Amino acid sequence: MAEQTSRIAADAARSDAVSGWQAKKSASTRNLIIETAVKCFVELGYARTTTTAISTRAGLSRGAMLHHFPSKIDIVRAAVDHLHAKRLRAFRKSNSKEAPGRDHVRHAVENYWAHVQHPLFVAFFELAVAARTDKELAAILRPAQEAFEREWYVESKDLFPEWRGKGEKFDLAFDMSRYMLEGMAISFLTHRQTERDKRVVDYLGQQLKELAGLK
Amino acid sequence: MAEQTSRIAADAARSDAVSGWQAKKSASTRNLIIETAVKCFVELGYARTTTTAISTRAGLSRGAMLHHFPSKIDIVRAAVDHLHAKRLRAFRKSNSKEAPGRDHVRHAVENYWAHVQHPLFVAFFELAVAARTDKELAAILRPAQEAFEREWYVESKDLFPEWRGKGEKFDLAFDMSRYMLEGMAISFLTHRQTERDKRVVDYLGQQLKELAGLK
DNA sequence: ATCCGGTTTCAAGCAGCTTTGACTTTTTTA
DNA sequence: TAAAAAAGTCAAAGCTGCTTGAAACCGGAT
Repeated sequence: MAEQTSRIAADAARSDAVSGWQAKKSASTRNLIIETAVKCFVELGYARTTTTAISTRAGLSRGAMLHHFPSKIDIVRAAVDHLHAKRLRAFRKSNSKEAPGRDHVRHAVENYWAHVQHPLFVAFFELAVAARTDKELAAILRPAQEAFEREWYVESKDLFPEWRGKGEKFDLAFDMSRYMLEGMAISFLTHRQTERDKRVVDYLGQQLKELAGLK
Repeated sequence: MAEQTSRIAADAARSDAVSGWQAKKSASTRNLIIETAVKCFVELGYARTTTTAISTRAGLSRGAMLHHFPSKIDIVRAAVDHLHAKRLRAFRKSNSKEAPGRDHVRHAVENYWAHVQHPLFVAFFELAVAARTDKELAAILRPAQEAFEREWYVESKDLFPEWRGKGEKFDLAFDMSRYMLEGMAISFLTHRQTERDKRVVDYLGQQLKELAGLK
């Protein structure tokens, strides 16, 4: 964990402190590799994401890529950090765009519904599934995953003053929404979406409103 | 020990049709291979399930196994059929055990909740995720998946006379339950279950009751 | 300003390993 | 003895990580 944060800091320093030389290009290439890796997770799945596939799609030779990331696991580590940061940023951005007069709850549901259909979520999901049977990956992914969920939960709570003081009800609403939307999204990864499914999202919104009203 | 139980299951299957000692033994070995493959999907994930892993765990040589299934894809095909049949059988069995006086809806929720936590579901889930980025697997899995869902939906509908005549409400209840329970189960594959999560299942039960009452 | 030593970026190839599918040989059964 | 089942052997292909080598680039000295 401490190792993770220091790595994030190092990356940030590398891309921010453009002082002087061509570290700019290096940072840019690193970024290209990481984003290509994420794309591969989405398009090929975790298992089929080989170093060869990444380097080819990034337009680099394998040797060049392995100069920036000595081994495959280093790419995965970087990709996990990248995903974590990007998901969190997307979550905060969507919250900041909140219109004052609009329905808080509905807005949050639609946001998360949009998020779980986004490639960012698909990539994270691929990693999560692979991590179930891959201890090394799990050791990398779990901290990031837990950090995201912790921050997501805390910030969501702050976002809804109307739920304050009824922690248990909030937890219920939070968990229910999460599981339902995730379940739907995952189902749609293999499956086609139908007219019926839209009613489920609507119904979830109604239920949440009702829960908010309950003392 | 695991080998013993699979042999028992194989013995049950071999009583079907075939005559002749060799054919029986062959069928038994086929069954052993299929069930071992399913176990591998659960324990190793689809990607790491190699023919070597299956044959080793089944206690056979690779050559012997490839005598029964000429190639890997043949094993996968057989495993998918096996899973499909077994899931459907489990679903019907749990329904037949229904106590006449008890709460239908509650019972169904608990049944599906138990199902999605069962290795059978994990195996199918592994395949479904892999199929997203594996066309060949998808071509095998999709028909079985769709058949299961169709039969599951139809039989569930028959199971609840009290919902008859309000198809839309039934669909809503069905979809909501499904996505929520699946979402939770999938979440728990990586995640630990907490006290909070139990309340979600309870709440789902309540909501369904309320939906049943609505005209 | 120009050239040099050292560093960084990128390319290519090699050795080792795993997996797969085909082939050959041995054992078992009818 | 002939057919089926099981075991063992083999080459090809793919992936990983390492090493070698070239090209671009920096700082500094002449």
